[in-house]
Amino acid sequence: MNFNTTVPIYLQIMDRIKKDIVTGVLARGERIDSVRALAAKFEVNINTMQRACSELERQGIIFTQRGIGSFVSKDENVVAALKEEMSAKLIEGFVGGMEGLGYDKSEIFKIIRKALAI
Amino acid sequence: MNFNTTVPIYLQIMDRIKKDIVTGVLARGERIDSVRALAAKFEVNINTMQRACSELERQGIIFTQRGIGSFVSKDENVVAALKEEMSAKLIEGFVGGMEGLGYDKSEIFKIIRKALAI
DNA sequence: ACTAGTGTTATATGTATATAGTACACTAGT
DNA sequence: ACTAGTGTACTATATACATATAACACTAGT
Repeated sequence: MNFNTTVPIYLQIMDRIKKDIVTGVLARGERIDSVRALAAKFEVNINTMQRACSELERQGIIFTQRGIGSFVSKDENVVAALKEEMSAKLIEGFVGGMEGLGYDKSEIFKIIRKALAI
Repeated sequence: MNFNTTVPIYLQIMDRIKKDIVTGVLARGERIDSVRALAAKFEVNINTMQRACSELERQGIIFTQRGIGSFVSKDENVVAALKEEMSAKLIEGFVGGMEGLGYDKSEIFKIIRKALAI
């Protein structure tokens, strides 16, 4: 995985795992790879991976059982809320950013329509 | 100015100044506030502000004259390219992010239309 | 009991960022 | 010449992040 140098790696990994949960790559209640395996997969130190996991647990997105492993939350509301929250953040960042550049809503609409080729 | 804790302050200040240039708040060739004044305005250390400025100069967006001050580039192509680059980055981040959440182009279109209330 | 595989914690090191404080180099106005 | 206001550079300190390395705590299977 390619990491952006300006944002902490553990946050980028969290984002990636959240996406996998939202898109169903990781199903509700499913066991995720061990911290050590994930650290190897993302080519990252165990401590960094551990930080990403404990932060995901703190946010209620995964839960862990010592000696056993970590699992995606079984709560479907958590997954739905996660998707909603992440898309809302993307929309706000995009619209707010474009407005900050001086585009009004109708211009933004035209630009995004062109970009999507619809 | 409120700073995001996850991204370096000097980058956020650079972004703010770029936006001011793109939107014409800072005109081509116009003199910008001194490093010390900007540091006070953004409530940031002089060294941090200096870093933002020297980086902006490195990118050709402003130029400085020792003992006199810093000025927005006079090149209109620079400003136009800056706007293009910044909006392209926003679009790519938004569309890429939404696709990463599992939305296809037509869904993204519907969502953004609703968000823009058009 | 033992072992392998889990999560978890701790110490030490290096780098990037932000700060405080000081000093230097240059320019314009007096 | 002097002074005030520019940009610029340096040292030192503190914090966050990422790494290497080691150890501890718990669980399941043998």
